[in-house]
Amino acid sequence: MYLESAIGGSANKRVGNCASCPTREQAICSALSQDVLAEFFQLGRTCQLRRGETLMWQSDEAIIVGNLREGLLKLTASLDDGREQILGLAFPGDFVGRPFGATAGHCVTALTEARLCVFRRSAFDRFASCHPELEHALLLRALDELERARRWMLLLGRKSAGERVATLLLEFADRQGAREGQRVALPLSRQQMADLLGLTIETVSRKLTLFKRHAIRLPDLHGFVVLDRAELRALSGS
Amino acid sequence: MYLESAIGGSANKRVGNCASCPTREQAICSALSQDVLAEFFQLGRTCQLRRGETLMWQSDEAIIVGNLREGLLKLTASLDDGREQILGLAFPGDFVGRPFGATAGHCVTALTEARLCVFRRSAFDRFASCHPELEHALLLRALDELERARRWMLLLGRKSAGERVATLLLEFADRQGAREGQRVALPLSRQQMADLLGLTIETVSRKLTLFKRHAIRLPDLHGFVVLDRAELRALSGS
DNA sequence: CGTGCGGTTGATCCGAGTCAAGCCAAGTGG
DNA sequence: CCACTTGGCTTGACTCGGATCAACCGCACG
Repeated sequence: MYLESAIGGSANKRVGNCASCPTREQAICSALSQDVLAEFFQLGRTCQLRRGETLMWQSDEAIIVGNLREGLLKLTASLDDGREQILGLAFPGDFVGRPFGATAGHCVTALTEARLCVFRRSAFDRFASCHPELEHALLLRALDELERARRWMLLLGRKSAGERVATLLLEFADRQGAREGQRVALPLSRQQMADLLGLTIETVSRKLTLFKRHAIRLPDLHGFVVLDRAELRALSGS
Repeated sequence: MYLESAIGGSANKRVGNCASCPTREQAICSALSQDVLAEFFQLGRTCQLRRGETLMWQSDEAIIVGNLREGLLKLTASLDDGREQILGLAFPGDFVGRPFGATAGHCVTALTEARLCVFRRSAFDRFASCHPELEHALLLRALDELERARRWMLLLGRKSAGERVATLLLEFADRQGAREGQRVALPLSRQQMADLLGLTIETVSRKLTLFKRHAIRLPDLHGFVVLDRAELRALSGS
């Protein structure tokens, strides 16, 4: 099974420190003292994923937990007949997996080359249980994720196709702190956008070309420019 | 503003102990020692809500946190034009509000008479921060809620109306551990079911009458009987 | 030079929303 | 006691947004 190879496989250099942690991981790092931090990362091994590789499956026992260091992951759930919904994205610094639980209930798959630091769940749980600073940091993240997921529920349950697409564009623009006129990277295929928004690829495409009139420009696939933020905000249904 | 009256109002008996805690609250209670528990509940005041009363609003500062002791609450988010989505329900023992955060991002409203124990957020945060057992318990709950929310995202994003309704019925049947033939209480109006499922009231009604053929019986509003669990499961799209 | 893949566009279909009427049970007031 | 209202629910007719099916475009790559 893949998970084991992920832990025991060839990419098993130990992670020494945290000097290169990007954005959100900083929170974890700064919450822990240097020694504890070193001890923590001693528990894990780095693991490389190629674009499209899956770290864990929906119905797997949750035997590993990971901290993403580079790349982009998607968390997905699917119905038997193949319909798929993206539940969230993981950016560098995010944790994936299900600490203190039997199953994760979702797949984790790499959207780009990715490097992460994986932990056996048993070891992770034990370590976390006796390091309250770490648990505190995990709690903050979990609460954040929960809020994000709930905001998305409003989108999936009540927004129209156009509003969904506009919301997604705004979210990426905001996350990258882009001003009007600047190009925003959109590291998702149309299919992935559709899976995130609960739509089909055709609908996403149509709405994008519709918005091309005023609100945005599409210089290339995988990038866009906000021309009229106010309009885009209006289109997003707040 | 209502929140203040909720804290300082007339229903301000202190909660002495936890002997009567139902189900899930037990987890919190058993995680804390007797003294700590007593100290914890000293921080809060009981607060009564009538059916339909709102404890906090979507855009409120998150100044209180509460632990539900009796009744049923809904967490909701709305769009400007009134479209509403129920993000989750809170049962006795559940926490509501947003510890360690600026805003909750959702409303909390009573669906029935409800009694809860509310805390000023600042006090709650401070107390939690120096009681790791409590934070651990909160973490477990947050992770649970997150998983529940994500499972619901699959429903909202990808399931058909019939599948949604069937899923909801099964969820209630399971939660109440009801066997085939037993009546299951459904403490939601059709409108609330619709808000939970991202549908309209008419569609919910139609699907229910459709299922009345084989899978279920509807002895009254606010209750149903599962006649054919296998069929209902099939209808739910797994 | 074909071949495949991701994306766009068009035509058509269908599921769920909308609008409107009607039903039933629980008040309410004369 | 009965006439009337009210609110939650159901049902029907119709509409429309987004899914589906299919053709096509452009580009990378063998």
